Amino acid sequence: MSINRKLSTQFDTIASVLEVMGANAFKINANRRVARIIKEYPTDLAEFAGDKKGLTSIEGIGSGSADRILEFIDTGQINELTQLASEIPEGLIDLLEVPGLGPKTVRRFWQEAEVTSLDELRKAISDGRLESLPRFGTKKIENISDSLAFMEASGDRMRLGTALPIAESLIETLLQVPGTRKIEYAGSLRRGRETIGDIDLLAVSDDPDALAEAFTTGPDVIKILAQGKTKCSVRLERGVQIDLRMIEDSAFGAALMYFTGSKEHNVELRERAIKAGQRLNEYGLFPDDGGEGTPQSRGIQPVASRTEEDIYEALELPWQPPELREQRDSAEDPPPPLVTTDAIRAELHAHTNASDGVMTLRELVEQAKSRGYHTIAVTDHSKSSGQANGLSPDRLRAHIDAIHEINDEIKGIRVLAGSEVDILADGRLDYDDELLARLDIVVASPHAALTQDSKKATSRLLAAIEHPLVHIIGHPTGRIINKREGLSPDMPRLFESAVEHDTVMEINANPLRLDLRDTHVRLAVEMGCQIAINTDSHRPEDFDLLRYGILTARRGRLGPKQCINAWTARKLHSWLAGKRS
DNA sequence: GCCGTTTTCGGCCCGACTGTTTTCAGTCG
Repeated sequence: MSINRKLSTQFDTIASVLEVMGANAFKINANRRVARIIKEYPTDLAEFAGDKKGLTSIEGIGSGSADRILEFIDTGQINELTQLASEIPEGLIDLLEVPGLGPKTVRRFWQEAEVTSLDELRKAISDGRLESLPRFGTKKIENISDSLAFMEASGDRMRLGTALPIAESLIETLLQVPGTRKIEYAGSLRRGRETIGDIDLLAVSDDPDALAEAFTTGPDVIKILAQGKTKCSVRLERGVQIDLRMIEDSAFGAALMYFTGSKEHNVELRERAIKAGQRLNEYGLFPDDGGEGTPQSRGIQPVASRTEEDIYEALELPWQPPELREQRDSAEDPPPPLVTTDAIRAELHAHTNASDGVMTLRELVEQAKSRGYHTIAVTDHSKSSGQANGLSPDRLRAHIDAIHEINDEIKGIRVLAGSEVDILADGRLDYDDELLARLDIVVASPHAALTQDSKKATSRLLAAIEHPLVHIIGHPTGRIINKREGLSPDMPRLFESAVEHDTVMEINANPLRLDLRDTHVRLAVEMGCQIAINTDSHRPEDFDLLRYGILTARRGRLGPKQCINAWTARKLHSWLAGKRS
């Protein structure tokens, strides 16, 4: 396994410690940058052992960082970090994770209120210790308290985008174990929820003992929580819990259904079975003979058990896609047609290295073309997103020319000149109308002022939706899962206005965002709003994030007709142009 | 800490927002 992730964390921690200690901001930034470069570096940095020159040839990594990377490759640690870490209490770094708490505040908490951990912070809030600090009013303390509650509420579930690759990689490894016939993931992961509590795997194997052995002795396992004949449970690094259940192939469908849930969906199905004089459990759907004990233990043959489809059919119900097996969905409703990754033919929100992407314009277009798309929109950041190297009006004009040129040059795909233009706090857009009118597509997104109240957020977003030159509202709430709540506008009002003004709402497929979220999508779909599913790609591999957006869309019952990325080129281009006439 | 070259030091993004203040400090992107 690559050392990049661990190494990246080390540099991030160095930056955090320096931050709390009040070091030079540029030095802190440089360390953060190195951390990011390492995290995103495509190959294992361990390959640079002894090659300082190679390391420093990477932009952003200088002599000092190269030395520390080499030290880490050699010894597995960075001495400077060990030294730095001894200067401050360990728990302070956690405090930096609290939204709204920065290094200055954390330092003051430490030195003036003896707060050195999240627990201490909670105590300090309740015993009023913080109120005696200058410049700390009730509002501020209340905000911190809310942030803490938010962290606690969402902190122990991992994001879909973390869980799914872990599950897939583990399945791939375990399928190599001799005797293993199949493994699938179930649970909330299969339902595509935005966060996952633990990962459930179901396996069929001719040699369950060997599979269990391989599972519990995997390289990332830090604790075995359970190890039995049919179920093993382990904890991996980073607090991930994984359950492996070994079952008979003949009962695979029943087990998959049972462990996919949701609990509410299972209850509904079981009640239905009872009414029909049957019993449903994880081993199958059985005729209920009124006898004691489980039907399978008494040798009763199931009516259905091998596949999910068999069981739904036996219950006289339509098969339900896992994404729709939530409390708010009825098992009796035939599922609507749902959008699929294969249906997506256009990416309408992507960045190049003109702003904060890593792809050149050409690389972006080629990447989109290789995915079989008929359209790619180039939507770099606007000027107010200074952090993201947003384009000044002059740079945007030149960028538009470059995009038109490449559109003429590269055949087989339409390249749209666009912008991801900031929706400023008061609802104004970041470029004037004359410039916006020159663009083929305008994605308007909120990036700053993401804590403003609901009323302001609503009028802010309404202003963008109603703007005649805006096509799509990008990541409408600006939330970051487990990290930032984002805006809470009046969604029904937004969707109503979006329908009226023919403006499209985005599902940002980045698993950190998934914004709109599933519940919003469902509402938007019901209200007749058109939806875009965009990856917001900054790197070539970001195009693969599409599947998270698709899962979210499907949970919101979005079909291909209402998803503009699934439209034909003719229909899409005609709609885009229509907003300009 | 990194970079660039008008090169071995000086510059590195900075405006918007919030909560607190009464002119500003801290956080965020």
